[in-house]
Amino acid sequence: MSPVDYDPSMAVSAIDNGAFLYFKRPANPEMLRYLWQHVARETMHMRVMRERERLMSASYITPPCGVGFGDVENPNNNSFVMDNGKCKMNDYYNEKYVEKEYNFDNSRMSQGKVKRKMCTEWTKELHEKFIDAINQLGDGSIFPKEILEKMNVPGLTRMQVASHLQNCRNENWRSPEERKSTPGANPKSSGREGSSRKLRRFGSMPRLKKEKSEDRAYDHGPRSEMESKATETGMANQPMYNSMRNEAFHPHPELLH
DNA sequence: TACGGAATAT
DNA sequence: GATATTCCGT
Repeated sequence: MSPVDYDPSMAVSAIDNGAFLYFKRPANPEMLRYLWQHVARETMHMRVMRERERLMSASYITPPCGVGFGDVENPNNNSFVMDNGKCKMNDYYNEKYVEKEYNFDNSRMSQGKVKRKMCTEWTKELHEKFIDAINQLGDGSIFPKEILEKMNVPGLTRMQVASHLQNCRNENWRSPEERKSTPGANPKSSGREGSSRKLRRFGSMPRLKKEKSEDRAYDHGPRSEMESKATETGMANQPMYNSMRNEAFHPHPELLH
């Protein structure tokens, strides 16, 4: 605000509309010190609130500030400690707007906002845990819930395991180290299996939805009578069915990272 | 209702 | 591109 257009009524109006401070230029040092104190205090407050939210969300993901992770409720549960966990700033601060929770008074504070869960980074160590779990499970139990239980990682969710399992089955996952060394490489097109039919790893349930004809890389051709029957009777949901149906059900060491 | 998996969103 | 979320099936 320059000395010429300084207007007391405008100052009142500005404060009413949420301004923290209204002052005449040039600003004196006292005023500036006051301003900076306010900024510092607000910043600290925001940090505290964010940290509180982070703990409330019971996620074990390490925030950008680099605090380690552990089981909040059981500090001694250090069965697995992610030493390299991190997430992107965008993810940490990302907020998703939820329309149905939009509130009547239209103020910013009351708009329903839901945080998208912070991204888990599947480090080599975490992935090893995942693979270990799968190897322990063996016949008939390679499902996200079982894997999650075997992994015993505080804060990790079944959804996250399911998502990772999906990527691993489709060979869409590379460790962060690998990604770093060959940033452009496509995990799907990396040599080994060549033109031969790919094996699906860790078993799979029969595909239930109609699929496009060109996208049958993992399929075993048209659904057999056995498969249709299995789906009808619910047998398809029984883990054992997978080993009957899928030759790649047992994870082969060669297929593992 | 809880879960799995594919598809889709972020 | 990696991961979370949604959708739809059992």
